Amino acid sequence: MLDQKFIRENPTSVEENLSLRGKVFKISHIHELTLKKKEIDIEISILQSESKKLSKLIGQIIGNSQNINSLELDDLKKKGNELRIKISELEEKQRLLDKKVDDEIYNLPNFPSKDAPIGKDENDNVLVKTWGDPLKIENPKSHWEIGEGLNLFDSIKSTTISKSRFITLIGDGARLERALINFMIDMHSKNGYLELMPPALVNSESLRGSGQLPKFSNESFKCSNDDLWLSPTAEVPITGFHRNEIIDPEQLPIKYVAYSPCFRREAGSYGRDTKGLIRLHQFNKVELYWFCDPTKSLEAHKKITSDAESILKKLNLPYRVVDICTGDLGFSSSRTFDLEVWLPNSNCYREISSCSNCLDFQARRSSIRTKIDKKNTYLHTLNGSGVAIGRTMAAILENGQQNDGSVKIPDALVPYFGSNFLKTT
RNA sequence: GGAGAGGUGGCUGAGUGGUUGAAAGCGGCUCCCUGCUAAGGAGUUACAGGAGGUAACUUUUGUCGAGGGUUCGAAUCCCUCCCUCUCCGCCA
Repeated sequence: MLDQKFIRENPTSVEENLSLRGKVFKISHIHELTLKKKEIDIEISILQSESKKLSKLIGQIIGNSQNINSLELDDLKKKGNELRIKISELEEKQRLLDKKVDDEIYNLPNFPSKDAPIGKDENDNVLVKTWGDPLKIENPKSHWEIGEGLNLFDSIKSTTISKSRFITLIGDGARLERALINFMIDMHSKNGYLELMPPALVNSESLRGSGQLPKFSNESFKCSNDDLWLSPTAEVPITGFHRNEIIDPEQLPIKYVAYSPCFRREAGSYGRDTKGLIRLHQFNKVELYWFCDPTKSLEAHKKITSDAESILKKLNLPYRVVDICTGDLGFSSSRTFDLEVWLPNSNCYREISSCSNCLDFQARRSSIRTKIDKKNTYLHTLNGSGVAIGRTMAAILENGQQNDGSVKIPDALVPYFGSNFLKTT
């Protein structure tokens, strides 16, 4: 969420900044609303002060004098009653205004960073670096051919259980999934991250706090009987973990690693990636998250990205890093580096991690602050996949495929998985 | 799910309509005493927001689980919700 005071004072620069996202943002009406709101706030505060003094006076009169002049008292009470009515009328106005402002302001995305490349869509994203050599072989098999062939998962039966875009992992497939989760969490834990295993169901306030609501209610599954949603990413519960807190600056940065299942409706992506492990309604992810001093989030962003990269390096999976352009940035992010892993069958790099600096955008929505020079200040939040498990499995299957139909397991994973190859049994 | 009890400042805990943002104790901070430590003494100490000031600060509002209501005035009375605890039921 953007700062209301900033909107009040700099309406044109707000519009200019947001327009870098490639859409026109008109905020003049929000600007007016916030000004009006301010006026009413001040007015209410003055009347409340009067009313408070009056009540004290009445209390004093009743307490001190034996012979109460009831006429005078009634007069004061009447005056108080009038004040009360005036105040409650203004408060009603204030409530309406608040709601209007909130409706608008919660739908505004974060400002893109000045450092983010300016562009319209993903075609304008900027390559930062590549790591490893993309595997080039004759007729590489897709990971779903390999996976279904080795009986690692079954998509047809999963449709029977649920619907399309769900997967059931079987035998070594399930074991590989667990191995990947453990491997990643262990690595990040050694790197100073504290492990969390958060709830998979989150309430509306948590989704609002991290930016998924109100705008993207279509993209999450909702439980119809409760104010609970299936969490689309661990970013949501982790942000919620510190909602309404003022965190001691000595504790910063707080770094969490969390494994969680993630649930997404994937509305609007009909027909895309219908096969395999790339785009599922339910997938596993290990997430990295920082709560950090607002003056240090730029460095933190580099660090969280390289922490995510270290997983792909250890697994020896070729990848590249892409600087997301202003038009392609996520709602809450001011700057994002995507990690994209090489998939030989698709003959392209696919997103496997997204590392974002949200600055104080989520912190303001969630009211998470720290003390700077004794003043309460919103801190900065950063998140990054470290990394998506299903897509990692896809990458291992495609990059590790051998001529004999087996798949080589990356060395670093062998202690977790228990053998060097996936083979038909 | 049923029945009951409860939610007050950093903590413990008083407070059932009035000058109460809240007694007392613990803790914290400052000073005094003391060679040091312990003990003792004096004072001080909630939080959040707004406005003004470069600032020390001044001023104002809100806050006793949350939100409504009654009242000139609510921690205190009424309603709704949330949470915690105990017992019963159910359950991994």
